[in-house]
Amino acid sequence: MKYNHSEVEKRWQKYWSSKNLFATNAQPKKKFYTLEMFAYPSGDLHLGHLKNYVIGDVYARFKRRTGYDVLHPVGWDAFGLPAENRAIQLGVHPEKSTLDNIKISADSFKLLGINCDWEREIITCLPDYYRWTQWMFLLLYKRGLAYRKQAYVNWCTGCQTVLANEQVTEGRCYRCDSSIQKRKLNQWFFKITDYAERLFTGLDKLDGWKENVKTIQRHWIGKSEGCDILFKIAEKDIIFSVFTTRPDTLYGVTFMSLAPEHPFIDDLIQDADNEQEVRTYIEKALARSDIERSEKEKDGVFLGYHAVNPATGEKIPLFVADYVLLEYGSGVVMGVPAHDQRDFEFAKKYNLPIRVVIDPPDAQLDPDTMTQAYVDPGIMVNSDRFNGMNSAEGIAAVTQHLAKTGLGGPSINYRLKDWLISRQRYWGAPIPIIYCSQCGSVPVPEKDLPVLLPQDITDFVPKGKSPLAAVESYINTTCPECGKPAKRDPDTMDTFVCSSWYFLRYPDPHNDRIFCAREAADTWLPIDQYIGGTSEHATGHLIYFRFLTKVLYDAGYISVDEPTRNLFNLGMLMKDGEKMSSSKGNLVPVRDFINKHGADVARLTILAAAPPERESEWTTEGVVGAERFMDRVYRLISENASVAASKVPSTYDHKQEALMIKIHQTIAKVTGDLDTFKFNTAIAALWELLNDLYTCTLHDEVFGFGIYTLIQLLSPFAPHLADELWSQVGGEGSLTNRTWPEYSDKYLKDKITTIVIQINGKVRSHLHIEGPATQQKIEELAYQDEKIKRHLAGKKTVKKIYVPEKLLNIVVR
RNA sequence: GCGAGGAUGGCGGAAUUGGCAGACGCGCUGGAUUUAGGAUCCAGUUCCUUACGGAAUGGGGGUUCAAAUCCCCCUCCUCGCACCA
Repeated sequence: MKYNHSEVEKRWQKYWSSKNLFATNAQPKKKFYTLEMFAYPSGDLHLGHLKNYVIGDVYARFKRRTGYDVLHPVGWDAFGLPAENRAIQLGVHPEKSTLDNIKISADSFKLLGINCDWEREIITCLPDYYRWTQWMFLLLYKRGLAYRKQAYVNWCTGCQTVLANEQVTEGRCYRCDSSIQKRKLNQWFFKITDYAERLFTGLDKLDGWKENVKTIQRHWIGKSEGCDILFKIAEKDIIFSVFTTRPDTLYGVTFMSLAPEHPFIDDLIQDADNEQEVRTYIEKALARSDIERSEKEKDGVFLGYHAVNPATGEKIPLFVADYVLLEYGSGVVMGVPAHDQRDFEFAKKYNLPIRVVIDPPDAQLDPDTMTQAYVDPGIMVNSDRFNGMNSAEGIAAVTQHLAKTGLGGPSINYRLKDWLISRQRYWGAPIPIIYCSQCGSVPVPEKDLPVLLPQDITDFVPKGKSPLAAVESYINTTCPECGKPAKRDPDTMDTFVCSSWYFLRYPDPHNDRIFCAREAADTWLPIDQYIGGTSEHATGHLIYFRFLTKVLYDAGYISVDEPTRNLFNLGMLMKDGEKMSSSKGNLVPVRDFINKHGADVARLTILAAAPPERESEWTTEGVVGAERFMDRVYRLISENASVAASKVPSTYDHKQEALMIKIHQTIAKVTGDLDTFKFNTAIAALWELLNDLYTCTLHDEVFGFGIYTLIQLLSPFAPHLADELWSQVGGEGSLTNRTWPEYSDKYLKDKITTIVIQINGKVRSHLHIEGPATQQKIEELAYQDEKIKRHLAGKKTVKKIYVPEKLLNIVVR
């Protein structure tokens, strides 16, 4: 009898949905909220997209069967550039193409047998969802965490929109790889920097996150402890604050550099002799992309002014230099050529003095012969009263001295920047702000939410301005405060805003009074297990959703200040050595594959290939293995359906003891592996049990119990096959909500213990012992062993190491 | 440059606290069954060696009775950050 996967899988999927088996219990006794990272509706999905959800499905099914009331929802991150670009390509409205795609994508989920509570499905591009995204914006606005400012921002030349810092990698757009330019624009930001410290220290609590993800986040937040120092301009009444981590080098400062974007420059150069030269330099710097700027030789232009070194009273020249970043510290750098490599190069180029103020512990530096900066800590010299201190002491002492004299003091800086959320695109949640010539920026009142995206628009093509700006009926409105004509903000929000709070909607997805009722939030939060790829999200989504959670916690809407303690990282699914993607043409379409081989085969192939956290390769060899496993299980069980027995046999033939033990060991192994996401070794254990059942000739109750157990253990991995076999052996309904099998400790230990006999650490023989044995007894047996005798001939025993029930090592000379 | 992770048979990958390296699968070899098989079942399969035995977890050193596992140095691969003052 051949297993007919399409008939069986369709039948069970229909059964599951007709019985509503994956519905969430709204009053859980023992809640478990498990969630895979938000899905992007790309239409006909390929298996690379779905690895995430297969892993999550296995885990959710296991949790269901081990006594939890599981919340396992699904939804769609439906706004955003890819969806909009596709719509433009097809010449249809993005809402239509997105909703069509969601249908197709959801079908792929269902075809794979993924268990989700579809009642709680959310779609971010629909008004009943983005209304709350806008509400989040207003909440942040009210709390002073959303603000608009004129700033130099990342502009993607391809997408024709601005991007957040997190969306730029190596100076390029994370989506289209176009190079990024700086543009000075008036844009909305979320003040995530207010939370930098809490986002940083909060990582320590996340013990269920892998250390490497936390390290990436720490690095991204970039907490840096140092000192602010005030420098006065000699010729003008202007004071700069400068951040440094090395106040111990203060006496070595011989010049200062300002970022080209620095707002003070305009004032300084007005009517200066070299105004034109400076302006040209700044223009050139702004025109360069970030990478170009970072790769070119360090240069700058003297501004014609001097600063005063607060330590020495010395006048030092002031430059504008494009290696200085406006966004870090105060956009001004004190140049210490002797002890900073960049400053060294700069000083060499412009013949600025190099003053050694830190000597290595065991040597003296000579500024005339130095070929590079000495950047390590050392002993302070040429530093007046601080001479002789080491760097650590010096840093503290100088900082303290500056604080005492009012010239500076301790300071902490973060690399993290505020989150730029405006996008000059149509397909996003509109920013709920109205500009009135009388009242200024006015938030849309909550009662007027959602601000709906206009439907009567035909031209979505980005042109550097939001397409919404051209929609008169949308952009023109009245001021909520004074009632006079006013204009809406034409931009939409970054889709990362939608996905930074979606997990808060699932506990109460249909509520139209609040994003989530307090009671539902308290019932389900936090996420007990979050699952997803992390390399692409470690510095984006995974920081944003922590930020939003903390804001909502502070505002009193939820009781948790971290979204999840447990994050499981996934490795990507590859094919032919590359990431599965349509552009590479190496994908396995879900529908085609399932038609041919079935959902369970697809699942098993993914699961058995490698541990889920590791990158894994999809191969036809893997498919062959999965398929053979399915067929073998099906054949064995359908041919022996009548002997399956659910009870642990109380008496049985002595010959069957080994099988009895194997069955219990398999339950223990698979249960433990499911708990720790080691699905590949769990499947290996099922293979072992299957092989033992095949070679077992006596089809008694133990064998029957083995068959029963195999079906049970199979159910999270291959749920269709398991339910089908369950009904064949006379089981009722689906295994979905049945209690998970238990093992007994007394059957976990093998009857016969193998003891390794080593001589000088090399394995020379084995003893097979039944029952307990003393060291003395083992030694006795070992010395009688022929092989051991041979190796011991003419040698003297020096030492014996015995590890109970494992090994005896005889050291000889 | 800095940070993180990784390297185990022909291949994917297994190996609690250091204690039989190579579970399980793929492939391959042999056998059984079959009109036939790219189906199925059974057995074998790290390498060298006729055997005894020896070698082996990227390379080199060390600790230990014993190292894939711990320590030091090096090579290569993947990922993240990259003028952060």
